[in-house]
Amino acid sequence: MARTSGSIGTETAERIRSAAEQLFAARGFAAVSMREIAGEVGVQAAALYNHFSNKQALLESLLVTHMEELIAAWEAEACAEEGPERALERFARFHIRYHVSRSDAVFISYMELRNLEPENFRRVENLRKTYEAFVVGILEKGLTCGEFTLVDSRISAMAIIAMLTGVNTWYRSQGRLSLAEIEEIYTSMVLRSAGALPKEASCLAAE
Amino acid sequence: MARTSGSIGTETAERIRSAAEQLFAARGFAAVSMREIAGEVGVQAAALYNHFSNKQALLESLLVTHMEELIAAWEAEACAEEGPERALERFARFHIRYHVSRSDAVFISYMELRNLEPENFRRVENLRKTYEAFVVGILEKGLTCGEFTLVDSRISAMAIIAMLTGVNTWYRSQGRLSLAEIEEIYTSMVLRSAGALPKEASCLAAE
DNA sequence: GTCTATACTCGGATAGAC
DNA sequence: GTCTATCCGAGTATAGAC
Repeated sequence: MARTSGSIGTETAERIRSAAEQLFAARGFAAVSMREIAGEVGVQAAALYNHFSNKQALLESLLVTHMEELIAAWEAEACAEEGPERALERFARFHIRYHVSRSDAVFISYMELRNLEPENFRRVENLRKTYEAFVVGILEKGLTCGEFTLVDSRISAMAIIAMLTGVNTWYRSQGRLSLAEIEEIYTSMVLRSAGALPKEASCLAAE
Repeated sequence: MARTSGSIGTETAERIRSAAEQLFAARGFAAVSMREIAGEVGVQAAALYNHFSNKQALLESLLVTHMEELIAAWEAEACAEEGPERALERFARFHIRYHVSRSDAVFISYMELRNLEPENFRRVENLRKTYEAFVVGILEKGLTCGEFTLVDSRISAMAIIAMLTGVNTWYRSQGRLSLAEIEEIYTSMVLRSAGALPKEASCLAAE
């Protein structure tokens, strides 16, 4: 996804990004050295600088790309004609599935925000707000047409996203419950928290 | 609160803990140096080692004490005779208020878990499980007596805690809404997500 | 585009005087 | 209990050969 800050090789750059993503997620940006990343890729530390101008640019690349891909993925999945309740259900399922499948990138995006230099931080924050606005939009539509009962759509959007993202902190694929079951539980909790009619849980069985 | 790992002075130790808490919260455990902490306290770096055996022990002290105090605070606030719905409401309000008031410690407790050595990690994890068990207990009581509608009390407990803790990521005391208003919104969302009867929102106006 | 070699800075932690 | 001085390892990043 470009953003390689002055370089050419896309092949090696991708391997660097992938190694950095894993290492940053496991031990944190500050605790991981360029030497370590290079070692994982199989090159010398100096070679990384052919692909990313410095460690900060590497982090920025990971966070920006993650947010751009997340937004693009939802835009591809969203369905404009859908009613708010179905839309919120679709979002909840999407968010859980996407976040669980990209847990390293998600983790970094929450944990390493503070290690971004101001300009990079603003860029990522704007992308995050774009994503949050999707939920706000759904909730407001639901408020207008009376399907939801909410005091404040922005607060509720944050609350719902926090709840859904929380799955990542404990989900393990070997766990007690399948992802489908977890999706089901969270979807019903999200819909109820938004004040959607509980009886509408019938349509949950659709997907 | 003890845990000073071989030292005496409680006065200086507390100032070290306080400085470390602020710095770790602002920039992360790995990115903060012992010299920096010492500078904030107004002593030389070597003096820190009279109070904490090393940097790891300092982090452990912060996380363990935070969890112990959190648990003690809830135990002091919980009310055994209360019904599940009122208990869940009380918990939601408590959790938000406590977490907002101790945001640095809360932030560190989530962000720096991975920087704990295995034994310290286990100790903190056990305390965290103890806290989560409070919510599981409330939910199960509510399930038994039919006040709540849930598929899985453990998952729902995690979801509720994640939602509530999320307040810390965006709350600012100068913000658009007062803490009381935020508390109100979250309480109603939590109760609804647990399947409590929406009409019972009447009792929310009590506090 | 990658290598080796290195400049330069800063980290945690300890020794021993006071 | 705090200080000064210091050890030693590790960090990012660059220079220049190939």
